[in-house]
Amino acid sequence: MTVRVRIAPSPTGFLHVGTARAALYNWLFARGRNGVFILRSDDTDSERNDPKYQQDIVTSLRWLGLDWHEGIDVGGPHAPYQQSLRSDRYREVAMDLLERGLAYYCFATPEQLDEFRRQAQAAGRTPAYDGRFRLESGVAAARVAAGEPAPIRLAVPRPGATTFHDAVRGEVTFDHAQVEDFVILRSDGSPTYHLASTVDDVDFEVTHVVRGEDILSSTPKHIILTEALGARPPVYAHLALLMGPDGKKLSKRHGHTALNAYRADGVLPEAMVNYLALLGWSPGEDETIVSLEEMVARFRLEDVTKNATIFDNDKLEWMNGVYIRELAVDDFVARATPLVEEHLGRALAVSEGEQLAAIAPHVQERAKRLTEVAEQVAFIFGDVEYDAASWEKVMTTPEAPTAIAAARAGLATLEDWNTPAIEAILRDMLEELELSARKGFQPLRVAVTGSTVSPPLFESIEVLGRDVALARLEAAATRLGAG
RNA sequence: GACCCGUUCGUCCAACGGCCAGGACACGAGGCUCUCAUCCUCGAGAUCGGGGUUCAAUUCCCCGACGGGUCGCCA
Repeated sequence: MTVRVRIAPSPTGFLHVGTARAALYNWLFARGRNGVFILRSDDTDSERNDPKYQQDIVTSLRWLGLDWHEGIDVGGPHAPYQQSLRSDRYREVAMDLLERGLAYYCFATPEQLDEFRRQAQAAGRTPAYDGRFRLESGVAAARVAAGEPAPIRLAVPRPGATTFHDAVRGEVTFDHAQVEDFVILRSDGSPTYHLASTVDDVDFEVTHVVRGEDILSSTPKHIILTEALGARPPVYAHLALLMGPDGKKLSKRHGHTALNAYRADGVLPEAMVNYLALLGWSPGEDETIVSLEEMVARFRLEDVTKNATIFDNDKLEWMNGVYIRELAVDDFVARATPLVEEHLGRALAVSEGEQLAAIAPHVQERAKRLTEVAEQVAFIFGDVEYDAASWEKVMTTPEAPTAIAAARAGLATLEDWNTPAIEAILRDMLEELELSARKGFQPLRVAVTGSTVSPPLFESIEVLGRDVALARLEAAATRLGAG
């Protein structure tokens, strides 16, 4: 049987990294088994849905490099893949369940329900509504006929229990005393998540449901419903949730939760995928940098960790740096250019593009995020901005004025303006002045780049060009003289 | 409170009854070096507690503690 998996986010917010990870695991699982990956939109909450979120889900998933065989934007044999467009189907199922006596109109008042839950809680029981206020079907039918609105609840078999084998957790059992007679159709006729999601999984022939652990306790509901529909339940796999550094559920206060925020921060999709994959799963050996092909080949649900995992930004950054360094230089330039232009607030001229390409290899090995590139090369494309601390640290030394003056004089005589020549003449200068590289070069670095931290000095000087480089040395000399 | 899930270095993963419990990030020290990075070497750092089972438990079982999740006409 063909493996069919799905990811079914609700468009009520930007794609969460946890959802992205679940999507990745589903994708890897399908890929490795020649299966089908489906993107569905569980948009049954008309209050909170927003088209912009649905768009973000699609673009974020594609940015990660994931693709799907069937889904909201690509169609497929079971289209539409959007729950808001399938209301009739859910209503039909609800009515069928009603007719077969497996579900019922509920006329319990909110007060009754509250009171029941309060008492259950007080008595040390789980406050799961057990259907005790259910009306005799004739009575209920009459009230409905009279136009009284009421939700439909599923009649959970009592007593009873549901046991299933979770692919990551093993056998899990829930006594039905813990499972309420849940609402499947709201009194306004709209389906709840439980109904819509289960019906879709059945209709779309989903074989494996890989989702967050937050839905583990709802799984018996879905199994009972599935069986009521006369279908065989899929294999379930519940992924542990992502936590913040403090061990609490990952949320905004820990940093970013939206995948698009990482993208905006200059994180490479390759790095994000690698990091997310290893956050709760391991290919077996002590490998850290793993290719997509390798992941596909090795991924198994049984190897997914059962513990909640903490999202570690430091490790993500480190890994991102590794991937940045692995990029071919022209690819690196292509990816960094938009961010540089954004930082500058303007497009780069052709000659500037060449300058960027020339310095690129040197900033490539210094960047952990693509956004850092813009900061590191800014000195090339605008006026120098002296970093106050840097100036204070190296320009107030006695050797600063001499070094700058000597460098100016030396560089001015240079025939060939290239890194080896620049380095040679500056090192000669060092020898003549009897200065250490540190003492002699740091003032030049600040003069030329504005900071004590920069790409390599000689390359920076070359890329800047003779005129600009000399002008900057002169400007620094003037400023020193004035001070 | 009830139920469910979980518990190996600070963090993420290995070890799925048997070599000094391994790797990565972070951290510390050193080396390379024109700064910062990269890179290299070294170091510190963990099996939650208690009972069992076994010749042998990180690994299997039970109890406890702790952490997480769920208890809606949200998903």
